[in-house]
Amino acid sequence: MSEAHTDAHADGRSEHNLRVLSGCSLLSGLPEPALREAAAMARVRPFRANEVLYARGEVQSALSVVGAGSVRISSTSSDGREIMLTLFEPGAWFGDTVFSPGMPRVFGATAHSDGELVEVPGQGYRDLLARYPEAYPRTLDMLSRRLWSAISIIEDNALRDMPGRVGRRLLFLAQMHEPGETGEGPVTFKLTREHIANMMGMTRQGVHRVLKALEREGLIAFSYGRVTVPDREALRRYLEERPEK
Amino acid sequence: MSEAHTDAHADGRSEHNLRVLSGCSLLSGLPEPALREAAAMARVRPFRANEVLYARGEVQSALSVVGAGSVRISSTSSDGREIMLTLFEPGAWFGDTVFSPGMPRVFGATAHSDGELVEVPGQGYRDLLARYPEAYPRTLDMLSRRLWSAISIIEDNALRDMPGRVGRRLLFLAQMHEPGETGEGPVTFKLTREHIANMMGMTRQGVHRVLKALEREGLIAFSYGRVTVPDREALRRYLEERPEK
DNA sequence: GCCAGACTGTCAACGGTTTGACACTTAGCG
DNA sequence: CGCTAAGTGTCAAACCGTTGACAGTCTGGC
Repeated sequence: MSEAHTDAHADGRSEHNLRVLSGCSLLSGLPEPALREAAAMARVRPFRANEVLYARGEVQSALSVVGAGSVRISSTSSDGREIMLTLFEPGAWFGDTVFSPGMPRVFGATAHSDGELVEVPGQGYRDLLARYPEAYPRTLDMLSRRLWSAISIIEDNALRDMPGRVGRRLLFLAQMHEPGETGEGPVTFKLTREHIANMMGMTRQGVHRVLKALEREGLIAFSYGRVTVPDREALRRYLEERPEK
Repeated sequence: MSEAHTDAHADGRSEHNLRVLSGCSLLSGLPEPALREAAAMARVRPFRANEVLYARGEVQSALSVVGAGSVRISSTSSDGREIMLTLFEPGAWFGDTVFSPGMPRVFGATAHSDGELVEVPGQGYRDLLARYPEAYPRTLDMLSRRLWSAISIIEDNALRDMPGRVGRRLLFLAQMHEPGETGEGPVTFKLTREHIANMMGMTRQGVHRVLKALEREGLIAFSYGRVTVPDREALRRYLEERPEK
């Protein structure tokens, strides 16, 4: 049923791609027919947890949309430490270089769980945009918002202490997790202390102490390999009130 | 000669705008006639050092290009501390919200010296792009590169110690300073220890110690209100060799 | 249902950064 | 030309996060 390598199933595959692609905020500015074209040229790439999807330095470009599972975007330092930048869930898009053709990939992508990518070839995507220029404004908007997010993390690093930074980053991930939702309801991340440590530039032990402190305030809960934000709004309010470093 | 408020001088003013705008990497993708249109609708806004150009929260949008002088982009924390994000020199562009119309400004802009801005109205700029869609790819490329820069700063924060972060940030500013150049020759920034401290989330005293250490290695020089990188390549090489935290 | 490996909690010692305080230097303005 | 405000160098004490080490816990796969 899911093994679609024969032409007979091409339509079903394309239908599946279309579903995934239209759930992606970057592409939802494209009109129906353009989305269909994108779906037709897209390829599904299933992955297993911890599989390396892209390595820094590759030159070939593609726009990747997470169809299922989650993906870590990371960068490996010269001494081998993997530093995690963010975690992408279904509907998120990545592929730094689709907009800067020829540039080698700056970040790596690793499967955080089993799942699949739907990938639109870079050149194909760029051609599509050129033929449907009405999609450009939304594309610029999305890129611009992502830039704003990144800068806001830099800001946090500069003016918040560790609990503040960790809290804000969790909040940020929660926001990406369900961008459409109003922000109600608990969110759980499958992140180990070490993942968080690598994301924040801290140590496993440091993260433990910080999480413990936030737990004491009733703002988060955590267990083996998991961190939960029960009430995003409460966490947001708490962090608002302690911006000092 | 420079007082151009009469219609007789409108051409000269437009000519001046054109010169500034065509020196801006974001706009250089636009064809000649489009640039002329942009120049015609642009307004010159002279500023004095420390004047507030834009405050966080304003909704009106414009694309600002630095024509002369320099501009600090910053964000003020709720307890009043101004945290500096970056420093823009002539040719640089900013105005977070041109690509996300209706969104209030996320960052503030303050004059770092005397100078002037050339400002293209947001709606006018967006209309122009729509009429010259061939400029979109370069626009996306520029935004994408700026996003990459921001992420690379986040990366530095996570895996470098204070000397590493400060060095890298200076290098980054130097790169923006003369993006066209090969990177040869010394660069001097008019930044106080306190500016740098606010940029890095450190204290004035901490910055002093770090600068002193870098100076001992012969990588930078500094005096009253100034920091100089005599040899960017040497600094880059040095930082490459000590990525550890 | 069990076991290996991944993940975790905790501790003391260490080190780098901030805090707070004070005297000194510089640039720029009248 | 001098005065003032802004910027600077320096120090000790307190603080906070890291380092390094070890024992305990959880989980997924056979």
